Amino acid sequence: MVLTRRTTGHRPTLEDVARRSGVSRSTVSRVINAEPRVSAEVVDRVRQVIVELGYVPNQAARQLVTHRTGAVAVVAAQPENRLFLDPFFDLLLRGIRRELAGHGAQAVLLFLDDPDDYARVADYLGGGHVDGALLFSLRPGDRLHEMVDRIGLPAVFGGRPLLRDGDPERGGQAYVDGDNRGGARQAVQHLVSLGRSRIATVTGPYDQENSAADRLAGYRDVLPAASTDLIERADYTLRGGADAMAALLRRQPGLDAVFVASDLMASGALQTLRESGRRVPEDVAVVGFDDLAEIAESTDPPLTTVHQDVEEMGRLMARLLFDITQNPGAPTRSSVVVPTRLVLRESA
Amino acid sequence: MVLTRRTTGHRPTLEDVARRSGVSRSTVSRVINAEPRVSAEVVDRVRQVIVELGYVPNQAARQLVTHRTGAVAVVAAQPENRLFLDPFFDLLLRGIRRELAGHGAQAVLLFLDDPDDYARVADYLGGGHVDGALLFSLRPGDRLHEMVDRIGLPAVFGGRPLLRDGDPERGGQAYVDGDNRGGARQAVQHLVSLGRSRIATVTGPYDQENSAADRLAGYRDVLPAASTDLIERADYTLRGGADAMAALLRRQPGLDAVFVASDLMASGALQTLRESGRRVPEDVAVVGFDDLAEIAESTDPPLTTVHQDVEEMGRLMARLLFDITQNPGAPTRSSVVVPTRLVLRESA
DNA sequence: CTGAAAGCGCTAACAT
DNA sequence: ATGTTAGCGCTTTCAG
Repeated sequence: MVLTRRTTGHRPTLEDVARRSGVSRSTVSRVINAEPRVSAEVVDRVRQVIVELGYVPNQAARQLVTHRTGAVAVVAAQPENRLFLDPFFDLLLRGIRRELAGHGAQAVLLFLDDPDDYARVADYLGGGHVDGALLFSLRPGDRLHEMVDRIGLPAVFGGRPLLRDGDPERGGQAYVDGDNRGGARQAVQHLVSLGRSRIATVTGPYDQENSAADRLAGYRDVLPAASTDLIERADYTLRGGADAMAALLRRQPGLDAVFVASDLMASGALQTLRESGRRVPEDVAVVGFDDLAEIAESTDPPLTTVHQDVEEMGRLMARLLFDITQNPGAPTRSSVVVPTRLVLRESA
Repeated sequence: MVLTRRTTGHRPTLEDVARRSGVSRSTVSRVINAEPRVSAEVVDRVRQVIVELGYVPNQAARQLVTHRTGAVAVVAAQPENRLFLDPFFDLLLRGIRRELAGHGAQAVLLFLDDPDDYARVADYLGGGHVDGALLFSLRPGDRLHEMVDRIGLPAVFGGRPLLRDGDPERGGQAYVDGDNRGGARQAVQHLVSLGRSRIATVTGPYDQENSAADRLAGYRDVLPAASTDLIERADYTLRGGADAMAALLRRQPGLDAVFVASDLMASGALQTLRESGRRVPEDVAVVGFDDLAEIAESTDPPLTTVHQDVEEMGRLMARLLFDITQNPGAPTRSSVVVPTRLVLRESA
């Protein structure tokens, strides 16, 4: 067996390239970094030697002096094993990767799973492996916030951080979020405009997630006098949506519309409504939230829902991060809220 | 607004810690690296100063001399946007992360999406950001193989690389794979032992993926004389499985068993069988492959299928990588094949 | 058990 | 347009 280990001996350095091309290290460095004032002739010669030697710049050495890495961390606190199977996250990530790639930066994903992971990730983030971080913390008061704060790494959060009593105000922390409250308002207003009068809502875990809290707030904006009988909390799962719908029906058999705070839950709610013999939208109009194609287009009937441009949110996070790293002094334009729009299908 | 920028001024260095503790840089370095011969007293003092100053070692500087980063890349060529939603990959990744974490290494994920990504990822991998890489290339003859070969980075592949005509033999490339062929054999033998005589198979895209080719080979091992009428190729999707089953039924209405090369496809096949009025397993016995809990446990009837310990495969990949990095000279124990076992439920 | 000195591979003024 | 000179922040002999 032929061993074609390239690792043999020592990897060529700038010095080697310089010697072999008959120029100085600085010149080679200039060629590598595509600096303008180098004669075309020299550029060619050096380039050729680089190929001959299979030279690859040592990033550690470069980082040490430039303080730049060309990499951006995307950190996801991943409770249980969810999230990774989440189409929302998939889309968001695509947006992030695309925008980052446009800037020539490499996205590197880190997951926070076990409690022990926090220390290692903190070391990684603090160790200068990346120029900044895009963070998703799903738990309120997650250590993640405190962590990047302490490390002093430029960072942008996905989703407005949910503060709990006693948490310090995170003055400077930038985030990108969808317009959950405005979107919920659109949804409920649409139901009102349809002439519905007994409009219920299935909410997400509003004590745990801002998105859920904001969507409920949007409902209340439009229906400040709604009875608590019309509000049922669930957990953003299919099953939860189905059960919540059943509970609402029990309490308020006469309801004629429901705003369900996620498509997945709406899909469950639709099932319950069908089983209860109600027609959608004739008897009960249903509006969801998220507009995940996989779900909203294939429910029966197809779901009217609030659309968020998730890929764009990803891009924005990346863009915001670059803004921050590029002028570190400037007053942090910290929050970006991405508008939503109602997509009409057949459920309302 | 109070700006609590930690980034102010310069980050403390080893030098700063040394001065403030009244010892030399070397000593501080020893404390940080937990080297034995340092007096307990000094250790305490230095540790305290480290905390006071909020000192974090600069990894670039460290890497420059040690040639180690403590990070391992997990690279996934992600055709379309699949894979990210794949429970198989999710499990594999968990195994990888756990094993890596056990060695104190940080897993960083990189995705290959656009064609442009290859160059950037190659730079990243070659730039010394990581100590090694675990790679998943889903396309035959993917550039990924050639890439790591050239870079000379320790690497382990997930899944046996599929060589195409003209591809060079990848002598030294390590990989971890499930025992696709053996698993398929178990599945088909089980059907035979049930007394079934007209056993068909729905295969994966065997010209594109080794797993599919191997599973078909396993079927042929047991039934070398099977008519090609009993073999129908599909694409590992639900729809594909359903359609393939329909085609088989058309050609061989009397078949009494089918080995379907993935659970997802089997789920589709089950649907087709039901629609055709056949009972499972009475009329047609069905065996799947993968044993993905989400699918296999919730089909009707629950699926008898070939189980792979996917998380373990992930761990093995990581372990194999450490073997390689730890003695770079040794003859590469390059392949590990993880055994499978048949899980009996109700479909066969 | 601790310190002094050298150097990892690169970039960035500063000269020329 | 190119070369010279200093470091970047750390580890690692080698002395003591």
